[in-house]
Amino acid sequence: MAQSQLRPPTMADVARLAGVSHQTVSRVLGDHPNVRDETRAKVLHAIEEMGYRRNSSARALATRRTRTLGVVASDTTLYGPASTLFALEEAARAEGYLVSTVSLRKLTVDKLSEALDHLSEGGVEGVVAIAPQRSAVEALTELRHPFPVVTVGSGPGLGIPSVNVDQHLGACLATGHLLAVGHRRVWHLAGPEDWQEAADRAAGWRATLEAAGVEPPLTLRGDWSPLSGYRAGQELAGWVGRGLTAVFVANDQMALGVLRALREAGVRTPQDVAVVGFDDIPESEFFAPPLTTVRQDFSAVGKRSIALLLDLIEGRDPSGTPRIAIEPQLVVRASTFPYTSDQGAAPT
Amino acid sequence: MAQSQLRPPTMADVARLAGVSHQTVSRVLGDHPNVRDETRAKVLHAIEEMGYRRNSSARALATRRTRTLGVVASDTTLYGPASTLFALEEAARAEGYLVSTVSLRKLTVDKLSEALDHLSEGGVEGVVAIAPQRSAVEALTELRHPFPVVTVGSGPGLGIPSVNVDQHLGACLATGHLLAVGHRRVWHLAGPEDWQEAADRAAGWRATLEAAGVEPPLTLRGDWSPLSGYRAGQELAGWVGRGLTAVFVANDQMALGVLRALREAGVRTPQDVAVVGFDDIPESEFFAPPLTTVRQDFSAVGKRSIALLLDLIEGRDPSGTPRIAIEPQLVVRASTFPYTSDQGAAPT
DNA sequence: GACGTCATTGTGAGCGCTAACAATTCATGC
DNA sequence: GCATGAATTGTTAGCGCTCACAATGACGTC
Repeated sequence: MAQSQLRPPTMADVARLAGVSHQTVSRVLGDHPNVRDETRAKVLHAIEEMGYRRNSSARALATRRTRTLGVVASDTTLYGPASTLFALEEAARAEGYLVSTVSLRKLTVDKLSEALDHLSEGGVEGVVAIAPQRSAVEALTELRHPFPVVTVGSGPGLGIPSVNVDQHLGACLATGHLLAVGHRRVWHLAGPEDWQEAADRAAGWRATLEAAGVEPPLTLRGDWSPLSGYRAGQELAGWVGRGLTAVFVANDQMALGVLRALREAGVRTPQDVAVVGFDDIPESEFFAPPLTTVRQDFSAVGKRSIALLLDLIEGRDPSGTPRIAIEPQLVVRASTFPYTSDQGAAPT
Repeated sequence: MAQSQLRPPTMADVARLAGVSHQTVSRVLGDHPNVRDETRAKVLHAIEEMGYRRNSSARALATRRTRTLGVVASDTTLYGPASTLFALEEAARAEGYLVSTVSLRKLTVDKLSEALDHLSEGGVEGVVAIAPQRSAVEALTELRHPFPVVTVGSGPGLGIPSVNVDQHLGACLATGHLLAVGHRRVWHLAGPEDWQEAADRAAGWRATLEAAGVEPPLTLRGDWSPLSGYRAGQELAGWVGRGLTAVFVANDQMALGVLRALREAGVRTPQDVAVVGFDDIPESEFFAPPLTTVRQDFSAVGKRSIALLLDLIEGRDPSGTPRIAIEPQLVVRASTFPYTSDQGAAPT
């Protein structure tokens, strides 16, 4: 029970105490079938008594498996990346893997390269890159690394295995919904130019309008922040009465800014202008008014990404470049319906 | 340049190619001083040519250092934990350590214990536990683990090294501010009972009122979510006109719900009721109205935590149980001032 | 020219574990 | 009683690296 702190016990120590060979201890720990119950009990007892824990470095050296995966992420305080990160870790742990993370303030080629080096030094067997910015990810094709890499959120267009929520479809759902509830035209506040997801959402919006025979109005652009949404909202307010009745905003945080700007300009939502966001952050339901938006299944993204990465590590499925798409889901709330008498009712 | 994928090159392979011993390669990699420049160049060239990378497991085995730290966190999609996580990883990486994370959906004693086991299997040298719930953290004192642990956000009251933002002080700043701008009494919407930070904020609020000779009104309680804030806000609205003019809400997300409930009840903020939050999430500035709140320096928390943990790992400073407090900062916005004519101006 | 000193390089022994194989035990059938 | 084979256990040799120490060579000193 008590244990000298000088040096942690080794397998040999346990073996000596249990009166067996170190290999038998290894077998017990590895759940090997051919160990007599009596022997197993003796060993387990000795392990317990000494507080023995297997040395992971020695194990990794002998097996050539570290059972560690790496994740590179940026903007981890945003809801999307944070949710993805969480889902990845949970999925990896379920498979018995440890996850080492590198969080970048800003995703650039240099930083991404450094991050991969750092993870490589740490001996990861594979990496998931949450890399929504195009410029950085394109470099992934060039960068040398001794392990497979899966990208998340960088779109299916690159020569790298990837997992993505179908942003194009999400934008279609949002835009189509606005058309369906009676709007003639839908405006769009897009995300940063460099983000693949922003581009895909804009493309989906445009395609939906064109399919409906409507010419897309000019596109505004923000940087995902509420502030940029607020500024765009002020500009949008100027178009009210000149054909603007509905806006599809590329994320919920910008939608928050738009809502505030419209409110301050005396424009009512949804009576005068309907607004749809993207992401379904937990706060969306409590915006004024509660926001119609598009929900992404991050848990599915995490599971599929880890499964794909493990396939690549194990050398399974070497055919082509796998690309996985996850379907998003429209969540309808008050920002796209006229207010009725239940305006003051408790939120759902 | 080209490299057989069969087996990564070893130090011995590099040594052979460079015409030196493996030990010289090790010296070059370790920046040992006594290596001739010419030799160093030869070795570096060979390393480059073979695409050699040092095997971290073998290194860890020989040095008995994995250079990996663990972090246990929960609620990582919330702004506070996400920011802390980010700061920890950044600080650890600056010290040359890899960070392995375990994100829990809910922090219980069992899950915490499993998380520590998982990290232990991964060979971490120490762990930072972002553990704001009291019940779980108390168990940390009991749990056996072969490495030092530092807690963040669990308050200074436990027999474990800890780093905390001074929640009591933050609550004093918030409450004192409301008193200073003329409110006679301040109400409080507290966080979950089990959270140490919620308790500390409530205590700071209470102490400030008592120091001002005011009897604290009844305390409401929420669960950090906007929804719980909304419900509490509906209750608070009923007290308007009966002495309620100011509320200190224990976090920004609940404050968002309160603001909505008040608005829907026809109560104006801040003219009728002033509201202060806690956290300064990026959205607070865009609430209706922009929210006065208390900002926490997560970057400092991260740096101090890692520094403390490394001290413990290195066996420095074995005196007592270190406790580090970080000062928070009040951020004053429109939710605690009467609206003026600049109500429609662009936010700062 | 013998010797000490320093800088530079090489050698051997682990670090603690697993994998492959060898050895032992034990039950079974003839 | 003994061969046969399966179940169980032990032995040996690495995995790729760092550490401690030994060896080598260049240089200056007396």
